[in-house]
Amino acid sequence: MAWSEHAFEQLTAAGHRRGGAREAVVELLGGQSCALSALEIEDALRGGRRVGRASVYRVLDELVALDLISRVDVGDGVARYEPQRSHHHHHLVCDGCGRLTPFQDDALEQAIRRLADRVAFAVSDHDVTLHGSCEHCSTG
Amino acid sequence: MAWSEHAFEQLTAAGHRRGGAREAVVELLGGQSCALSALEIEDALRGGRRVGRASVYRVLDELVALDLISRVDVGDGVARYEPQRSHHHHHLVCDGCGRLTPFQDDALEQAIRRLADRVAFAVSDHDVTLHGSCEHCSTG
DNA sequence: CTGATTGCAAAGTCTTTGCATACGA
DNA sequence: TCGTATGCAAAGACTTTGCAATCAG
Repeated sequence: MAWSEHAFEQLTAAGHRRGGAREAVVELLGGQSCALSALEIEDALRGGRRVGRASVYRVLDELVALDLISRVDVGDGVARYEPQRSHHHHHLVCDGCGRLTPFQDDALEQAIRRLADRVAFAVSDHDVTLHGSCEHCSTG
Repeated sequence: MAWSEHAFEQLTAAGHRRGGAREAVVELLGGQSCALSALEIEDALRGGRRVGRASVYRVLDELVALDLISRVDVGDGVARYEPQRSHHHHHLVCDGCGRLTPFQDDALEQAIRRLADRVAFAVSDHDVTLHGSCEHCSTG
């Protein structure tokens, strides 16, 4: 099942109606492969159904609360959000141009899983961010 | 050698003078074991040599540029900074109370080192954040 | 002496809140 | 119909910038 379908179900189950802003944001996120900031979402929706900034933030909050998206913070002071899927990824951040590149690594996930079992802490989620220079910025 | 000594040397080498604000911030950071936000630093310095908010941010910028501290972003919208030491740590963040707990894990570091060698990207730094509930917040 | 450094206050971003209107069920 | 959802504008939180006074070398 597509992520956005699942999201709508969960939203309904949580007692939320399917208003225009909610629908637009969920559908946009469902079509993304990497993280978007609230402002990027607002911009992306400028063409279609125009959604107010406050609504974008409100919808994102609901989705985070229902664990349907996760918030990613790569250190540039902007919060980004992406659908929570089974095989999740992490991010390479180019400190030169700011671009995000997703990656997956099973060894890393395993190390984190083991670590999570060992700490006195109920771990529910994790983030890994690698900083550096992308090919383009290293050369230039 | 203590981190703060090293930091002062690097700052001097980079052509910076040893002004009051710079000195106060570096010494405070040198005595910390975990990350502090700019506002926490300003507060901590309220007792001794009072340092302006802008100066705190400016000093932090310089230290980040010289790679003497690293910026940590755990997803609450506040930037935190901590001395860059040889055996660095990462953070557990309690989403309930917001408290940070440092941890170290060699298997994790190794997985990241291997990954860094594999990607088309010059990796210079990395961050790992585990989210969840601390013992206190899980019970309450 | 001379330019770097500092603090204050103002300006900027990103995010949240208040409130009246519009809309979904 | 009734309460949720929405958009706008105002308020907030954190960070950066402009500028005159101060300080280090």
